[in-house]
This record gives sequence, C-alpha cells and structure tokens, in this order.
Amino acid sequence: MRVPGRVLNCVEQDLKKAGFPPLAWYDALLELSRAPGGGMRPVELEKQMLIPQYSMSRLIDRLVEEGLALRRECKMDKRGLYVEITEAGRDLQKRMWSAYSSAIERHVGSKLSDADAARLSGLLDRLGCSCEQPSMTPSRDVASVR
Amino acid sequence: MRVPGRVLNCVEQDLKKAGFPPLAWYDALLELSRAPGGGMRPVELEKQMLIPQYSMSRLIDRLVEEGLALRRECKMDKRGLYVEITEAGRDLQKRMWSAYSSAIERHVGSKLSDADAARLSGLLDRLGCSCEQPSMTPSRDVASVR
DNA sequence: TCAAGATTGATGCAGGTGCATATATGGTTG
DNA sequence: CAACCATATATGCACCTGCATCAATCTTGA
Repeated sequence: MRVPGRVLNCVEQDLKKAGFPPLAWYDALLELSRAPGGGMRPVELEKQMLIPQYSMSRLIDRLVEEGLALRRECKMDKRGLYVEITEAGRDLQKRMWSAYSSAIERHVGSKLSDADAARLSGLLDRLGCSCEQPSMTPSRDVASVR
Repeated sequence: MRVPGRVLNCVEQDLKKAGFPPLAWYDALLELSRAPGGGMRPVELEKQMLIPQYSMSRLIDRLVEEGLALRRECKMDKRGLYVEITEAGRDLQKRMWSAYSSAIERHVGSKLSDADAARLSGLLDRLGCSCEQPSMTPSRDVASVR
C-alpha cells in the first residue's frame, strides 16, 4: 500500500531538486494550457484533478502570486471566475515536463516493461472507481428524491 | 499514479469515522506489539515503517500522551531509549484491526480477486525497490568507501 | 586517551492541509 | 417575486510535516 506513495514522493523530490514547484502546479498548468482559450473555472479544475475545493482555491492563489495564471471575472456566473494561464505559466509547464518525464522514467519506466505498466494501470483503475473526494459540499441527506 | 493514495485515504477516512486515530498509529502499535518484550528502539521502528526520524519522534510523543506506549531509558545506549507498548496500546491495536480490515475489504478486497491482488502486489514490489527515504542523516559523501 | 566525527533523539519554524464556515450569487417553488 | 436551498469561492484555525539544527552520547583512529 505504501509503495506508490513513495514512488510519487521520489518524483516530487526530483522535481524539487531541479528547482521546480510541486507536481500539483504542473497538473493544474497542464489542464489550463489545454483548455480552449487557456482558461477554465476552478470547479472544472477541481473535478479534473480530484482535489478538494479549498485546496484548489489556494493552489490558484499561489499560481497567481507567481504570475503563472490570473483570475478573470466570469460574466456568465458572477459567483465564479475564470482562471487563465499566462505565457510564463505555459513556459514553466513545458520546462517542468522535461524534468517530470525523466523522473517518471527513472522511478517507473526503468523498472517496468510497457506490458507490465499497462497491467499495473489496469489493476489500479479497478481500484479507483467509487473512491470519491468528499466534494466539500455537505450535500444534504440524499434520502429524499424530491 | 494518484489512485493508490486515494484508496489509502479512503481507508484512513473510514478509520477516522469509526473514531480511531490515523493508520500510522496502528502500524507503530502493531510493530511494537510484535517486538519481544513489547519494546523497541525508535530507530528500529523508523526502519520498519520507513518514515523519517522526526516523524517517528513525534508519533511516539502522541502515543505516549495517549497512554498507548511509554518511553523507557535504554541502558545499553544512553543516547537512545526504548519505546514500550502498554496494555491500552495492545488493546487499541486489536480494536483498530477490525475497522482496518473491513475498510481494506471494502476499498480493496471487494474490487480485486485474490489473483489480481497478488499480481498487483508483485508489480508494486518491483517499483518499490531503491525508493529510499532521505533517512534524515546528512549521510556524508558516500563516495569514499574508507 | 582524546579529539573528530557519527548516531540518536528532540524541537523551533515555515509552510501545507483539512475542517468548518463565511460571503456572494444563482435557481426554484409556491 | 420572496423565501429557501444550492453552488462557487475564500479564509480562520488547528494540526501535521519537512527542514534545519541542537544536545547528548557513542565510536574510532592516531
């Protein structure tokens, strides 16, 4: 049970040693860079990355502080906002990928054949279903269907 | 990569909902309960659990605070100490096991056949090797073999 | 034997995370 | 359209973690 966490941790360490921010930053920047127009709603990002709402809020804080993304108002829904990746953000994402990919190769790729990696991935997929994040909404009593 | 962490997290949540402390407490109590005389050195525990030294130091703090273990002086090596599990500790470990095992069944066992679980375990084992914890000791230049 | 270095364990501090809750806006229903 | 509930995001607080470092005690080599 502890192995995957440690492997992921090793990858994070490699990134840190290379002077890069945590993997969560990469994930967010990657999602944003793929979004049409380079922007999306925090809620979307949360769902993609499967992290809790407050965690996303703070991640965005940090990205914005570092000039990697910016918050724009959302005209469709005034409760929300759009997060938009900046050029600096796109650039960092690309530079991180080189360190990230070599870390993956070092800690995973070099230890598993492609076939084994596929088997592992398949087995883990079966574990993953129905393992939801608390979603942070009290989500009242689901008993009554209205 | 994120699936195993989330599964482990689900198990932790189940334990918490049942009013139990974190899994790390269980692991430590289990190791201690198996030690001859119910006691061992923190350094040993660290190696077993693969957690950093300061983390173990604080885990012991908490176990002792809760009366689950106690620190005894180590006559062989006055730098160190012995951690000894108490009756309350043994009792908690046993009670946690029932919640723990059913959580494992719910989040893992029910999703994988025994054969698949064995396959998964085998694949993960291959990833695990050489993925060491920083061991917290500056561990000078390993270059010179003396 | 003694100084230099290694090992054991603890801890102050900065930063991250979860929980609960706040604020603002949207949606629905009677 | 008013009262209510839902959704989107932010934040105060307590706790946990990692890092760096400390003090005390071994160990070793000259």
